[in-house]
Amino acid sequence: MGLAAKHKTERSSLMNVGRRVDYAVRALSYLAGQPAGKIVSRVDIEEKQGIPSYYLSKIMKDLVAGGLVRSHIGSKGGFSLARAAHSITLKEVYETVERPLVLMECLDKGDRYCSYCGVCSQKSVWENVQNLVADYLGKVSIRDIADPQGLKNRLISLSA
Amino acid sequence: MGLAAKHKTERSSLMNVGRRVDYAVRALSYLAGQPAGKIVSRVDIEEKQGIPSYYLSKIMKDLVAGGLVRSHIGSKGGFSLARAAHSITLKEVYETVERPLVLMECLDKGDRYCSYCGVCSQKSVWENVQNLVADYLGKVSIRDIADPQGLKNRLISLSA
DNA sequence: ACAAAATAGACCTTGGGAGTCTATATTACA
DNA sequence: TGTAATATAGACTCCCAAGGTCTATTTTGT
Repeated sequence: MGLAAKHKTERSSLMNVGRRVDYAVRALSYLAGQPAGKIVSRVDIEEKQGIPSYYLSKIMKDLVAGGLVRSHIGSKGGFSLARAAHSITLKEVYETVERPLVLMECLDKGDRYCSYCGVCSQKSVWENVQNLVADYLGKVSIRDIADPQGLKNRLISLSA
Repeated sequence: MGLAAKHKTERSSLMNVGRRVDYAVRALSYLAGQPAGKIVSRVDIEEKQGIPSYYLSKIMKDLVAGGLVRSHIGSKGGFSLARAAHSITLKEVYETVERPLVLMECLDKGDRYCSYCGVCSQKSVWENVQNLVADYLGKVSIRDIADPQGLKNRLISLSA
């Protein structure tokens, strides 16, 4: 057990957006708020955005692999957006960091998943919900929620 | 280990609607398809709707407690809708059988859950998504997806 | 050379989702 | 009156994904 501040883990449940997405969005909003080309380290993001230390390493890896973020190894290294902030949608972030946005397995796998798929009366309902969500998230970009200062600083400014 | 057919359990994940809801909807659609006042046993529903045996006991308990379903104990007992099918919405079903429809804890608990709530730039996004979903599910009723025959029979008729 | 980074991946913990089964109370009906 | 068929209540298991922590290695700027 090291020195890092332990984070109380609150479990998420069905039909919930998980922490990975939350943290990914926080990281990206922070990057989106920086001057173009500015490189920010993982530790910096974690501190400014109140993310448990180390946790971002896994998330940033996904974001890099997904082409949303560029990484810079070595001293003075860190991360920067790989694309214009307005072109990165929350749907993309979600799917990069979590998985395809699917509300029920059957919507994805059809009757390979559930044999009643063809006669299911509720399938279209969840399909519609899924489309609503996907469409909306596809229209919100990281630029829309850019956060130059980071949550911590903004909280401080607020109480001043 | 008894004689009951074991069900392969597929795990559900974040932003997924769980089995409880699926099964609850199946049960209710079946009840909604019956002649008014008809009483149907748990076992019958499970069989007709392809639900793992016994599993409905827990779900029906919730539906009864929530006032969506009336139960009838004893021989020839079973379940029937407690209200008109058109008045039972999927939102209600979801919340009766699972929990309040909340996409992120902070939307419910505010800064008791996350201290950055007041300065969070993404909060409103999830709030909007949540409202979209809730509004839509609040407009779909069990009558809309009533299933008099049950999935199993409909599958059979189809292949005939 | 040295320090500061990302990268990769191991590792732990926990609780909830899913499923199964049993003991008890209740009721219809022969 | 007795018996079978029910719901009710709740115990119990299994398992894994979500969340979190840490370390060894590689890369690079100064």
